[in-house]
Amino acid sequence: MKFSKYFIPTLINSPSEAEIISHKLMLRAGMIKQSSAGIYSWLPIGLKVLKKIEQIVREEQNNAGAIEILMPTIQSADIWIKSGRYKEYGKEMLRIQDRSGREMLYGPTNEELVTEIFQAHINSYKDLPKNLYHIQWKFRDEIRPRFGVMRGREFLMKDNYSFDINKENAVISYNNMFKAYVKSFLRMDLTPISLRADSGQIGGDLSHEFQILAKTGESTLYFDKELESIDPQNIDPKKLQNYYAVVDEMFDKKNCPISEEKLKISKGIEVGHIFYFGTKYSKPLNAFVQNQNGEKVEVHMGSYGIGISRLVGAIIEAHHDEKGIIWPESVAPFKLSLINLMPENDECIKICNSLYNSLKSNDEILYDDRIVSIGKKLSDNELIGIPHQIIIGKNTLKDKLYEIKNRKTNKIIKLSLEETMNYVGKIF
RNA sequence: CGGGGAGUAGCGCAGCCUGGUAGCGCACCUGGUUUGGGACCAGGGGGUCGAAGGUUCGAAUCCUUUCUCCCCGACCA
Repeated sequence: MKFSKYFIPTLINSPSEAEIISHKLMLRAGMIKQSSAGIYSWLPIGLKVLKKIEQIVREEQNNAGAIEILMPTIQSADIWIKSGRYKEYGKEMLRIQDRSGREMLYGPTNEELVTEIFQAHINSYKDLPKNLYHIQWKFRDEIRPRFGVMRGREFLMKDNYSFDINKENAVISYNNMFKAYVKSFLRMDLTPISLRADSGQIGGDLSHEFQILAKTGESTLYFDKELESIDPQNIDPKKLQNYYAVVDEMFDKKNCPISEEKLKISKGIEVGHIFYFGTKYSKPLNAFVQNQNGEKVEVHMGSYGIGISRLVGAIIEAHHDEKGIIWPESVAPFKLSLINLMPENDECIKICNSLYNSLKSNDEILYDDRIVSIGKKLSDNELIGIPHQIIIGKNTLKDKLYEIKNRKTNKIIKLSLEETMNYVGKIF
């Protein structure tokens, strides 16, 4: 993609609406535009990152055997009245009426809808277990939206719902998702810490929340150091669940079960939450199956959420420096940027064009061909945070070597054309 | 919802106290000079001063109402 033809409206000053670092950087890097409190438009590179996160989550859901569907954003109030949550949910739920005065709502979550789908089509224990997920926009009319996309009112969430014949099997589904969650976050270069949690409004008796470590996180976590070094090849949910990990309100120095050397204190941001809640929704919404004896039994359910749009902010909180964002490769809007420092020099143009033409087919390269000052160009690229940069300028004209800079380490290496192509091949 | 703050050009801000018809930096446009760290010179365009009402000869400025946004708290992916 040629920068000059694209749309990345970077800013020097961050708008006064932003307070925290990820919000400021997202505005400055031209990723989002606020529409109203807690509601955002996603501009091109913001959208690209959002889609990449979504895709990682999707792949790990599919790997874990979950099946993708898509439920609507607008729901009828009926099923919420049935489940009893229409009253319970309060002002957080955005309630609307259609033209004939029917009560509708913008879905804050989907337990009722998915249960309805399930009960309409699944009747036998032979069809279990089932695990359905979707990635859809939700709306919760938060008392106070804040922190940019980290706590928006409209937000993109992956939520899924497991259905099992009994509690024992439901716990297997639960642990299976637990594992998928850890894997998903590790793929985004995040350090997930799983904590036993309250199940809150969703209800139920088994629940974990997933926080990722970030210096600027909202909550303070106390946990066993070993949680920081999970081997992605070898994730054992039960083992991970046994490590000590609590939020600060729960921490009690006297009764802490692990030694001080093992204990680590760090800030975290919640990005996922999983629940087992048994028959809480299957009962009122008639989600039964017949078991082997021909008896009707209520299915045992779990639900699992990941805040996709929140993760965009959370990843920035975990990966940035004073110059801007440092994207992990797996979610970067582009993996490589080709920076022409002399965009009006024929020879430089020739070198860049030839490199760009041989690489542009994969959509992971941003070619900064803009005619702007060198300082502006370099600082914009740092702000946007693309992990690898090839910098072409007068040095290249002199020695025919290509400078490759790593955004994270700031290290620059000089390579021949052949070595450069080799290097780039490995990135893609 | 309780407490605090802010709305003046695309962004960041000054002007308001003490009323006289709007200014600065960046960005933008034109021309020129520059070219390895957010360039320089010259010229230029852009504002219902959040909205409504009131006071006044005259309101960005004073008064009233209202809308929006931000921060702290309870809530949450």
